[in-house]
This record gives sequence, C-alpha cells and structure tokens, in this order.
Amino acid sequence: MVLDASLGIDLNVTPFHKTDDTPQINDDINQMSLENKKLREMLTIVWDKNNTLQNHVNKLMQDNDVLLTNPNKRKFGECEEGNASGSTENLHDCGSLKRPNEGITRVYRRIDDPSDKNMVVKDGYHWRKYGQKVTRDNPSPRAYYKCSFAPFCPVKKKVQRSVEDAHLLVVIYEGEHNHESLEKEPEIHTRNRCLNSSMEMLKFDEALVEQMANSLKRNPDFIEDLADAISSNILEYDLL
DNA sequence: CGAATTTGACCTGCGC
DNA sequence: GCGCAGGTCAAATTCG
Repeated sequence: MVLDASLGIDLNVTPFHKTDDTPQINDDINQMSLENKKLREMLTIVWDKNNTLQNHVNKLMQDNDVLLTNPNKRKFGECEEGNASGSTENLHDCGSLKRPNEGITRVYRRIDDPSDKNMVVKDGYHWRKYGQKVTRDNPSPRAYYKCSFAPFCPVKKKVQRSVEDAHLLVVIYEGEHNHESLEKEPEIHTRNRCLNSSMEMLKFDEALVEQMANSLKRNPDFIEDLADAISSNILEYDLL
C-alpha cells in the first residue's frame, strides 16, 4: 500500500487471505482489526511528521525573512529596495557581487495555470516585448520587455517561469521609472513594504512555502532522510 | 493600417 | 582566439 506516492513510501502490508475454516475466520477478523488499528496509527505518525516538517519549513522561511529585512546584514551588491514598479527584491539571490545591483528588483508572481504560455504580469505600467530567449538553467523561455515610454524611460523587465515551481513567474525589473504608473490597478506587492492586505501576504507566503517544499522534495538526501525517519518509527512501533 | 509580438540573427562579455 | 550564454536588434508576422 502506497501512502504517499510523492514520497515513495510503501508500507507493504501483508495481504489478508480468507479461508473456509470457520474458527480460522474469527482469528482472521481479529487480525484484520489489529492491522487496521496499526495502519490508522501509522497514518497518524506520518501525518504528525508531515506537520512537524511543515512547521520546520515555516520556521526556515521566517528566519530567511529576518535576514532579508534586517538592513544591518546587507552587504555590497545585495538587494536594494526596489523602485521600478514599487516593488522590492525578495527570496533567493540578491544579485551577484560582479556588479552593484542597484535598481534591480526580483518579484515572484503566482499564476493559476502553469501551461499558460502568456506571461503577462500586470504591474500598472505598459511594456513592449522586444525579445524572448530560452536560457540554459530553465527550459521555459525568458521574455524581455522595455517600458513603452522608452527611450524616455530606461526601465526593462525580464519575465520567466520559475524552474522550481511552474506556478510562479519570476519578474526581474532593471532601472527606475521616471514617470507615473499608467494604470490605477494595484502595483505588484512586495515582501518588505508593499503587501497592503493580509490576504495578499498570505498568498505570497503560500507561494514561497510551496516553492521551498518542492525544492525539498526534489532533494534526494531529504527524501532519503524522511524515508529513514518514517521507517525507523514504524520499526519501533512494530517492536512494541 | 498601425501597433504589438515573434523569432532568427547578431552583439557582447566571460571563461578556458 | 574560440565557444558559449545572455541580451538586443530588426524584419516578418499577427492582431485589433
């Protein structure tokens, strides 16, 4: 019996064989009840472990936030507060040390349909697409946009689906708009200062947690450790 | 018909 | 110098 296909856990419960022997039937029914009880408790254990892991992931996310929002921990080349679209840098690399990362802002947007090839990100500005390229580290194409006010406005943006999570669009803004937003629709909300409502903050957190969980699931060491932990727990239970 | 998008070619920077 | 990868250009195509 596979409890969780994504984790590849197979509890391998011995099949129950019915016989014609009447006294044997009662024994078998008792045995089945025992096995059902065992299974239920195993499920509880797995569920508990899942909750523990999820709490751990949440804690890691909080620690990460502290690092990103504490200005004293910033170094040269680290993320500047965003301004291209009223947004800021967030999770992941805050830029290499090769060049100052001023005016470079990375934003994650959640999309409902990962198969949707339309990577339009509404951020209140009007953009003109001038190129598209498939990059080495990501099979989904990266789209290049210039602000439609170019060359008056030097801002560019790159939009690419996250390699970690197809539901996430990674938007990289370069430069600073020297004009007002064209539309009155909400700007992209940011981790540090622009998440206006708690609802949007929740959605943002959900996306980040999901991305991190996906990364953990893809990590063979993590899966191996998890399988070890669960199997040792089951063995301990059987020995009782 | 004009604006926006697509897409192959070209340019540039970097590592070897 | 060469090859690779990312970024940009511009002609062709699509769309409203």
